[in-house]
Amino acid sequence: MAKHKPTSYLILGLLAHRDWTAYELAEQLSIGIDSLWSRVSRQYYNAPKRLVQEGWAAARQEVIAADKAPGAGRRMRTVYSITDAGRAALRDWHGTPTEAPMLQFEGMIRMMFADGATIEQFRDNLRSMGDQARSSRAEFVGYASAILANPDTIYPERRHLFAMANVYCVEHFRTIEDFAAWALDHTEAWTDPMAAADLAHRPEADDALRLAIRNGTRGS
Amino acid sequence: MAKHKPTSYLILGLLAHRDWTAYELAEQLSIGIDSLWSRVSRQYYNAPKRLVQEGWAAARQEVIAADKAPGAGRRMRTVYSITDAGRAALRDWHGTPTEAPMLQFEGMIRMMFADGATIEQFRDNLRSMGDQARSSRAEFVGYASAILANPDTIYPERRHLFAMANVYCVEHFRTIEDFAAWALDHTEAWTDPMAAADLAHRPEADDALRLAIRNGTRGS
DNA sequence: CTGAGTTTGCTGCAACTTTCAGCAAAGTTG
DNA sequence: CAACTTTGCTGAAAGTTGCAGCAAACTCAG
Repeated sequence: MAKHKPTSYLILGLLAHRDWTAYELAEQLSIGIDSLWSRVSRQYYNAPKRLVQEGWAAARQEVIAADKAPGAGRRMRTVYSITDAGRAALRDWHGTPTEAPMLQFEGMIRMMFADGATIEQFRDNLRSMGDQARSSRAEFVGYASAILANPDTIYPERRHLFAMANVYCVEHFRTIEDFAAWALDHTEAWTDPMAAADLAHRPEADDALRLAIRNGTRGS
Repeated sequence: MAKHKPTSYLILGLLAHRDWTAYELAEQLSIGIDSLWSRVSRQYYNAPKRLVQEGWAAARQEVIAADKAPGAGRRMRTVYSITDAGRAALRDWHGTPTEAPMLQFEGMIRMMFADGATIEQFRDNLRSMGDQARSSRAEFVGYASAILANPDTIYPERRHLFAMANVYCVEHFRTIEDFAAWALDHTEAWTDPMAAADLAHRPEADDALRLAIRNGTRGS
């Protein structure tokens, strides 16, 4: 059995609070948390099975809760619960070194390898970068308002921690928006992403580098 | 053959400029670009093979360049070059919709699921978040200085684009540093990440939520 | 000038993850 | 009560990761 990844601990973290069905786990993990640790939903069914193999969780088959059941003989579903070994694993995890955050930013790759793109495509890419970020930011503001308005949200005892993560997510998307706006402005005069032979000496390149150095050393 | 991912186009983007050996590709992709599109080095050997299968690149075996060779009979290596189909694929890519950026931030997950962590572990996590970000930021400032100082860096014709990506990377890591500093400060009075029964109504939770909303709606 | 370590340039393989189609039971709606 | 939607998953193929390992070339001390 290979070393466990954060997905495992994320699920253990949820199970530490209460039992969940596989479907509920898949649902929970694909909203909100998915901005900080995203996996496709298929994985949310694979991962708990590995926890069971490892002895960190137990699975049982159950019919849907009787209080919610209008008829008899409801279909079965899998319910997971954490074991003592699972709780120990979760504690151990907090003692191990953390991986550095990893970003996968296709838009930025497109920008860097804009050979063969038209200037319209180049600008569209920057615009859609900004738009995506704006709507993600709005989503997190929405979560924050909802949690603030209703103190008894789904994980009341983790509210203070989720609130902090929310602060980061808002800033993260804000940074992307600001970059996209700056980049559109900065490249306003360009007629082609790679046009002139002397592009290497475009003043904008040096301006950007100086900005990076200035911002990067500000306050340190 | 499944839909190609950015890794393929990233390699095509490099090949559009000149031929590369598999080893050189692996080297290039693992420095700098790796902050925006990270894959393990093994993948840098798998991916070009798929490009060849697809007809987007051609592979040939070559001995090391004669001008660099002190002796005869040097070992073979694989050299990739782009095909016309590859150039067309690269152009097509710029016309397709871009995926939203994806972040995988283990440190933030640890923060959210801090049940079972001690307050020291909780703070260490925030501190190492900040430290990692600080050193990554310094690395990008170093790149920027190097490119600024030496105008004939490895891709002179893409200098203006790399400079812009550098601006973003610096801001990204800065955002993480700022968050870590804020979070350490914000949680200064805590004695346990989950201690009191009334944590749900900790004033800090509401403060953070209001901050998220204020920051998230600022300027919009 | 030799042999011991280092760098170059990869490959093999097992485990994990993604992609995508699909299916059957329960619930909902016209 | 038939048709559609939602719930609650599974199968299978392909892509990715992580790690070990290997052989040719190079480099440097003795």
